Amino acid sequence: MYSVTRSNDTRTALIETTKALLWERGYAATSPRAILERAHVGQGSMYHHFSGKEELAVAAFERGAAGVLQRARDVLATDGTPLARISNYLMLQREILRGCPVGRMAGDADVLASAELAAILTAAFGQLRELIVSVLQEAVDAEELAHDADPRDLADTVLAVVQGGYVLARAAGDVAPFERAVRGAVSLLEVHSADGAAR
Amino acid sequence: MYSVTRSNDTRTALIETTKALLWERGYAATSPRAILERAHVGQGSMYHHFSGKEELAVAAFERGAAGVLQRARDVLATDGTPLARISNYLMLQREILRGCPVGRMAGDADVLASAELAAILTAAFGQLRELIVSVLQEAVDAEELAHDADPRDLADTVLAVVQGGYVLARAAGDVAPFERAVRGAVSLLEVHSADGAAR
DNA sequence: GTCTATATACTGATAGAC
DNA sequence: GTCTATCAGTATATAGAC
Repeated sequence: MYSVTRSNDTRTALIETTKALLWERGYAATSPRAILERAHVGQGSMYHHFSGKEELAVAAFERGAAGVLQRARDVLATDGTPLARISNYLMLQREILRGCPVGRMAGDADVLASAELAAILTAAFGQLRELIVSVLQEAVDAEELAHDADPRDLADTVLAVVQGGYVLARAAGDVAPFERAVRGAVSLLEVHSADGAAR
Repeated sequence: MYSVTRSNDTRTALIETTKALLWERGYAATSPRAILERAHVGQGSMYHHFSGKEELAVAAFERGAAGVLQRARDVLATDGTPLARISNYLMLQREILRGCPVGRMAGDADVLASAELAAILTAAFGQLRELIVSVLQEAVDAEELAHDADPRDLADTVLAVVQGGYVLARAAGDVAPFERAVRGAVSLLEVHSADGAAR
């Protein structure tokens, strides 16, 4: 049983190291060699635990996406009015200049070319969307948003502001564009809110 | 003079081919070999006209960014109310699943590591931002937006919705998320607009 | 289960003939 | 100005010892 324990440690080290490198460099630009060197593991171990780079990346990306989703669930499930929870999600503390561990994968052609990696990516945003749609629907039901507001449209607007904010911040080498984009979105939702009550 | 003419043709072919590959694959994943094969040019020609991959990419990215900016200027300078022009920009016909030729570069670590490529990227979004801030300021002056709306914040919100829309669409393998995000943003600006007049 | 050695193809760049 | 030949280095994967 010692071998099993040791195996799990090596396996976990490979996955965690790959998760970090996927975030830093993306999939195509992350080489098995870079993973092995950072994890202090020999070549053979990786090919013992995984069939190759893709299978390892799948395991790592699954963990990364699960972490992002958990963080979103936590902030969207706290107390406060529905719209306040959306604002909290938008203003969530993020490592902006590092980019989104999930969203960054959408720019990598090799990710979209891998059925498994693309499926994780699609599913992650699908679940994020569902969470946000649900909170926005609550906002409409509570008359925090106008009755004709479309929660499905607005959910993608919210997600896009965050994902686009990352892009603008990295392009500028500065978090300011992200912060402005989010502040602008929150102000639009708040006006919408004030208006919603009036109608 | 024949040699000069021929040189310009080869040079242009290299730049245009690189521009296409940067859009398709990004910078890191575009190899000199791929450029040369698609442009039907030998190895030596590239190193005659350019010092290497980076210098060629700079020339190609400059052209690509100029094209995107020109397109934005065209739609933002048409007639119509300021807010209508912003809506037109948001709803502009785009090759959504291909991604934004400018924005996609922000996800490429090698682009940010190149001083020249990063400068083009930063400048392109800086100029887009100026264009949009200016139209949003017109909207405030014309009382199409509330007097306390911040054109600088909202400009980044608009840019982020577009850039994030690309990310969501590629992640879903479907243009629908882009279209929902834009529709949501337009609806928020319109409500803001209706409200602006009332205040 | 882990390691080192090796294989094959590709990367970005240079050399030098024409 | 353009070409082919070549280089040292890396990417992904396999072989086989321990």
